[in-house]
Amino acid sequence: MSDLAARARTLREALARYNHQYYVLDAPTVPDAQYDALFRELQQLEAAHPELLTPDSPTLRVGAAPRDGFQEVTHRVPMLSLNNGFSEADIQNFDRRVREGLGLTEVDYACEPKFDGLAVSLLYRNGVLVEGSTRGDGETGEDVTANLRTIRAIPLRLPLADPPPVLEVRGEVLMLKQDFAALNAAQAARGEKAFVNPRNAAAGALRQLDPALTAQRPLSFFAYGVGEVEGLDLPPTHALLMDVLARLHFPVATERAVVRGVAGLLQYFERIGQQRAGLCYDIDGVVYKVDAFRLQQALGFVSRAPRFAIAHKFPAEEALTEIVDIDVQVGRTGALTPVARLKPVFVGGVTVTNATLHNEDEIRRKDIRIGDQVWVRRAGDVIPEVVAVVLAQRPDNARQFIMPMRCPVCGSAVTRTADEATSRCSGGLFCPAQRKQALLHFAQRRAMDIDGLGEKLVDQLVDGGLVRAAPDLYTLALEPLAQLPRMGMKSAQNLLAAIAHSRQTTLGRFIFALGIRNVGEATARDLARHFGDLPALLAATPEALQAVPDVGPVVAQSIHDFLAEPHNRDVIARLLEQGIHWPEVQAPTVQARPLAGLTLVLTGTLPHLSRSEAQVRIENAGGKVAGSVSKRTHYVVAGADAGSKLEQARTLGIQVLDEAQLLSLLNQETPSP
DNA sequence: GATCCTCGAGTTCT
DNA sequence: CTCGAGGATC
Repeated sequence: MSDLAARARTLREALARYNHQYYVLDAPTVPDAQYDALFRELQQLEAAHPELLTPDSPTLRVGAAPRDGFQEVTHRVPMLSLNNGFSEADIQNFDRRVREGLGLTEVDYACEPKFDGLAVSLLYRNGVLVEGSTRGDGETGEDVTANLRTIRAIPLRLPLADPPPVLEVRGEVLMLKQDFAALNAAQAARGEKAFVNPRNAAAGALRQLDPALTAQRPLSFFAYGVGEVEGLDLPPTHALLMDVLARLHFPVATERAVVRGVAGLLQYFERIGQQRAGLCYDIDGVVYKVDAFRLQQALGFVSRAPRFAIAHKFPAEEALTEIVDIDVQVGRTGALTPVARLKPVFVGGVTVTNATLHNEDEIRRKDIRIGDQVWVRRAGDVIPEVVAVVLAQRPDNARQFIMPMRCPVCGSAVTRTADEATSRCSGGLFCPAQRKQALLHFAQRRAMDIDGLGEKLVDQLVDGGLVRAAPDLYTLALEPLAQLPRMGMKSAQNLLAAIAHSRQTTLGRFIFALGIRNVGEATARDLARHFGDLPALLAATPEALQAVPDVGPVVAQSIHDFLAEPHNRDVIARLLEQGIHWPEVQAPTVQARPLAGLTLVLTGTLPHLSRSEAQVRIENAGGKVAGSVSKRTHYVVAGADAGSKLEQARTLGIQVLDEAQLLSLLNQETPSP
């Protein structure tokens, strides 16, 4: 190694050390000026000798070159969400389910504050931070590595002589209250707009395309767990894992604790609630996790959330405001939804002006009238909700809401069946509102994924008579499009490119995009998998449809009715004429589906297949992958370090397979008994 | 017939 | 995110 390389390395190590002392331990050991001098020396060295620049260099913290957009990142271990509890009863139920699931009388829980920030994943390969991503939908997020590198509290290199090949650390990016206040003061001094709350400020900073801008925002990070790990023995409990992360120089919440039983949980909640206002960051509750990883594994998951953890949320903030009016919105299926127009009110970190009232019955039940003073909160801290009316303050001229007899958009009759709470516009696709919603549904990301075709544009296209139904999108010409208001040549070209791009799709997305009542993303995929191609679906009788998993009489009838409608047939035919296509789905013959009707449970780490690969293969073979072992499980597939699921399989006398046996099962020609 | 779980649909704001 | 309904299971 040359002298220069050695010097660069010394500088990097010293800066990393000072950084950790300053930003994580809050105990600087050198004056700022000295830090700055070392930093500049390293910057100059790297500028003169670019080959000395490493991915863990602190100079990257001031921001790399701006980018065009963010790459997608697939999380190899999904980033799950937590179930929420609001009441003592919720927490008691949680504890009861945990105890029953484990067969224990008392359980130890690791508790920590629930940060109100953004979940991110940090991937360290051989001890160096190589990739950082947002949580996204839990399966895939965005690559924000350059932005995360600017956060001083995040180590760029693990302080280990012999780092593990892979360590994925998960945690929350947030802005400390004091930093937020200072940032807003600075914004105000410059005459710029203030941020609404620390969470939004942090979210905005993380999504900057120019990392140099992110670097100017004072972001912090706290770790709360790990994802993928290779070559590192994890301690047996969550609390000990947090200690390990702290030793690796990650900031972790100091308010964490291990408590016993539900009484301990409730005491902890009480204590943190009292400390809340004095904490240096915003929190929206606390998180409880079963402390022992062995027990966590035994409990497993229900759909997208772990059974071994719960978020105990503080009650949502409520605010008083006035119902100025009640409007009616028309949805894709013609559902008429009353929406309260509110006098703008700041609640739960944002200004709320609208709140859904769901349906007539709901309005009657809460006795909401136009002109009333009402309490408003953000349900689950997101969607505004009218909680209650202040009857004592009802003005004399308060008006009751009456569901219109005719659709406010198209004038068709409004109907309501006895068994449904919703009123519907009977206009069908004659109603512009329904046509617009159908188009938005068609274009949405999980359907045909036409980028840029949003509400405003759909309004213009439909109102301007350019588009009546989805097939018209594919015959749009550039000139008339470019003449729309607020639409230039460039945007028009982009839109046409996005539309053209959507021609290549999958059968499942296409079926979902059609907008058949009661057929969402999952059912559309099931239909695609079951029938394999479109003609088979078009020809299916209601009985044949019910053979598809999760399709019963109601859904089957919806599909049949939709496909029997000549207009819908015409739309499908025209879309195909416009060149919409998809790769052929594997023929769903009995031979190709050796696991049809079987339920398997995966446990432990398989030698070659990842868990998700194994799942995809099993599902492609017609099998189901369940989260926990029951007497309905046909096989348990066990790999290395298999946990209690394996034990349970043995107790219940369920056949256990290894990876090789699974593969031979997948390859066999006929269904297994 | 009761209960659990999953999916669909509608919704807000930035 | 939440609600409600449809489907599956016990």
